[in-house]
Amino acid sequence: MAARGRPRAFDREQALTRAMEVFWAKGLEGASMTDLTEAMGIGSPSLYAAFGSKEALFREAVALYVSTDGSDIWAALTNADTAYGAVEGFLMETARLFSRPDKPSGCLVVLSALHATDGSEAVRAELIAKREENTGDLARRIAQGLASGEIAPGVDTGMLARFYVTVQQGMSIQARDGADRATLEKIARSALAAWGPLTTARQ
Amino acid sequence: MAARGRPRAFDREQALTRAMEVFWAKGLEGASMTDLTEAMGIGSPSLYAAFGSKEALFREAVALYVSTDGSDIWAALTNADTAYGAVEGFLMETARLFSRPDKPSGCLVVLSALHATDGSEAVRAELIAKREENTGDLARRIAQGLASGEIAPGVDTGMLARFYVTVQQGMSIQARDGADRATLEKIARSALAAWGPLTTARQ
DNA sequence: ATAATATTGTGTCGATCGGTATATAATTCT
DNA sequence: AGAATTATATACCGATCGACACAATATTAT
Repeated sequence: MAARGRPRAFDREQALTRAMEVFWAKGLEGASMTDLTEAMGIGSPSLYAAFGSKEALFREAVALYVSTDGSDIWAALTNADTAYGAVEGFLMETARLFSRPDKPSGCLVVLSALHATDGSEAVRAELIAKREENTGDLARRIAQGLASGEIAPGVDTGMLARFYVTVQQGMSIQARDGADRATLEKIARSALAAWGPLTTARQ
Repeated sequence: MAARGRPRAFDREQALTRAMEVFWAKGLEGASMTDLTEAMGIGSPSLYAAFGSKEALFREAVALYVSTDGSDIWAALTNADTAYGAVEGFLMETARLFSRPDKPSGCLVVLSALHATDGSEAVRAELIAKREENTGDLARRIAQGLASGEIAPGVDTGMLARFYVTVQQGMSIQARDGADRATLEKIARSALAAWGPLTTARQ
């Protein structure tokens, strides 16, 4: 059963991808409707008919980012054999993805709605929740390392996860400032140097 | 010789401080003229007469921040006896200043102009340069530790500085997300745990 | 064919953006 | 006292903001 009425003249998924890149590069408030419609190649009525509003479009853009680029970063948590390997893979994948020349640098979830302004409070809260969710995922993976004996008893796995997430968030800033992949990888290696001291004895 | 003409009815320094706090909390583009004039308690003609433009006001706000709050953070570099002490003081002061309940959380220099948009490109470049300048200051202090024998030969002091600056920039995000002083201090301690491995052997 | 449904392009809405013109008020210089 | 100078308050500028009305167009259902 095909859709009734005049068919959509643009590819919704492709237009959403373009919108995601605009939000990624300019942020939620920095991306104007003109920026979006020009990048998506459609008129504003088509945007509103297909996505509802600028804020709803942003939510879909975030969901797309999380399920694609974001997914690559956090996939390392399930692919590695050890907790250390999970953190290492997570940071190395971050270094790679934050410095691709064909995409905006840094992380959309971290950079696109940092400030508390008038109408964007709900969206900002959702992004904060997403960041906390990621921290929780990393903490659970690290806790497995504590259960398996890889990490010494008494180590605060939640704080350990928060530390590495903090480094990754700093890497978003560094990437925005122009840091290349090699530099980001060196930052990641520096953070990984703390793994031994942080996991062998109670802090 | 007193100033001719009608005297200014507001305290310029005090108004600038209010403007700094608005930019700090909302960012350069997120802070509207209405936000600024209301916080400063003046009309827009007074603002333009005293500061020239919104962008010029922002530059003065950044300069004020750097010479006050920012100065407290980087003073640790000259106050400490060792390179380690300098980094420790720098991060601990960061944890304290990023979490004061009476001020916006995180760092104005890091958070207030992250995205590359239309007219703010010049200001953004200046903030990036300021961040690099800070990284250079830290690198020079760490290099003294290498010269004094505190740090093993062959260690890349520039990368070491960049790593700790990255952690501090991540702490700006964490502070914005609601992390309290104790949490920020634990993050700082985690980063300091890497000092031994990073300074005792060539990386 | 005709009705019903849905998208598109054009034009524009009220609100807000950063920034000023103008007139009045308050001070110093002569 | 009067002229010159500077700041303030009110009102408003054109441009842009996110969002939408409307009519024309293109499709499916009957």
